Amino acid sequence: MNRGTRSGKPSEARTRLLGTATKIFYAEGIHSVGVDRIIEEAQVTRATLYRHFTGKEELVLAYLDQADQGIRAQITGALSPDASPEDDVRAAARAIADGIRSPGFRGCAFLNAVAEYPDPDHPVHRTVLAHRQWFLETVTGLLGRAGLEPADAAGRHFVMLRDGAMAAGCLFDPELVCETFLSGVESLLTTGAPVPRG
Amino acid sequence: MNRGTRSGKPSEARTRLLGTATKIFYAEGIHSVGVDRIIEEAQVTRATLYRHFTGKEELVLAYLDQADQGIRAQITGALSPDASPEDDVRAAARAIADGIRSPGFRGCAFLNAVAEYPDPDHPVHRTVLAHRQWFLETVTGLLGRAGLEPADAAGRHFVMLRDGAMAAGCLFDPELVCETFLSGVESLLTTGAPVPRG
DNA sequence: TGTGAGGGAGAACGTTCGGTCTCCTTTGAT
DNA sequence: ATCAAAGGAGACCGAACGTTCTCCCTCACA
Repeated sequence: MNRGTRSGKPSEARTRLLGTATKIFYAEGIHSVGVDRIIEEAQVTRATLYRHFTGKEELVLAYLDQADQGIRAQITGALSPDASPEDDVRAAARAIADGIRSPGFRGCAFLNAVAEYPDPDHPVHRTVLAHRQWFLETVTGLLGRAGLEPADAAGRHFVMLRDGAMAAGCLFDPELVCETFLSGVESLLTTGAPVPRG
Repeated sequence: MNRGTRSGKPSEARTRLLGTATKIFYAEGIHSVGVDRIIEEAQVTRATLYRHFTGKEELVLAYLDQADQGIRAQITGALSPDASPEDDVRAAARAIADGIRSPGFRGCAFLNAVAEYPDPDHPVHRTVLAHRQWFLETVTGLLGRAGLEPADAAGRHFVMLRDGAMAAGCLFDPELVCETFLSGVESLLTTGAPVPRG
C-alpha cells in the first residue's frame, strides 16, 4: 500500500514531493541530487517519501511521467480543430519554441535523463524511448495530414530539428535557436521533406 | 608536480587511466561511475590516480579534452584541399554519420556531459560551451566557403541537424537517423539555409 | 469512539563516495 | 652510486548515499 491515498486523493505531501523532485531533477540532473535534498526542499520527512514511493527510482519515473503529461498537453493544446494541418504544425513548433524561450529552460527532460541512464534495459531509459516514440508518431501524423510526402521522413526531420533545438536551447542564445528551429520547420512545410539522393 | 612526467613522456599508467576513464565515462555517464571503478579497470592504484590528476573533476576535463581532440581530428581529417567547399561539407557530414553508425555510439560526449553539469559556471559546462563554439565557427566557415548565405544561419542550421542526429542516434535506428541527417545537410547545400519570413 | 492511514521527527543501517595517507619497490637519469 | 619520481598495496578519513526503522501525533471515517 505504498502509492496514493486510500481514498484516491493525491495526498498533499505527495504532490509537494513530486513537484519538488520535478523542479530539482530538471534543473540539476538526477544522479547529482540526493533524496535528502528533495525531502528538505519539499518540507517532508524521509519516511513520507518512502510511504509514497518505493525508492528514488520510482520518484524519477514519476517525474518523467509528469513531464510526459506536460508535453502531451502542450502539443495537443496547441492544435486547433479549425486550423489547417500546416498551421497545426506551425502551432506545435511555436509551442516548442516558447518552451525554449521560457526562463528556467534547461533542455529536454528526456534527453537529459537518458544521458544519465544509458542502459537500454533500465526503466528510465525505456520510459524515455516510449515518450519519444509517441512524439515521433504524433508529429508524423500531423505532417502527414499536412500533405508532406513521405510523412515518415518529414516526421523524422521535424524530430531531428526539435532535438537539436532542445539540446542547444540552453547552450546558445535561445532566441537564435528558436529562429533557426522555426525557419527549419517552415522550410520543411514549404519545400517538403529532404529525401536521400535528390 | 602532479601532471605528466618530469621527462615529458605521457606515462603509461596515466594513459591507461585516461583511456579507461574515456571509455567508461562515455559509455556509462560521469556521476554514476566512481573512481574505484576506473582505477580497477585501468589496473592502477588509487594513489596513482591522484598523482596524475588533482581529482575526479580533472579526470573528467581530461576526458572531454581527449574527446575534443578526437572530434577536431575527425572533422579536419575529412576535409581535402582538392575538394570543393560543398564536398568538404558533405565529407564532414559523412564523418559525423559514420560516428553515429559505429558500434558503441552513445551520443555526443559533450551533450551527455552537459546534461550532468547544468551549472554554467562549472568548468565542465564551460568546456562543453567552448567545444561547441569551435564547432559552430568551423562549420559556419565551411558553409560560408561553400557560398551559403547567410553563413551564420547555415552554420546554426547544420549544428542543429547534427545535435539532433547525435541525440537520436542512440535512441532510434542509427541508419534512419543518418539518412535523415545527410538528407538535411544535402538540402541545406542545394536549397540554401532556411531564413525567417521567407 | 476507536482504528488506521498520513505525516512528522529522527536515529540508525550498510555502502559507496572522493580523497589522503603511509610504506615499499622499481626505475631512470645524474 | 644515488636520489627522486612513478607506481603498487592498502589502510583510513569524513561525508553522503539510499534505505529502514521506531515512536508519536493528528485527523477522517466507520
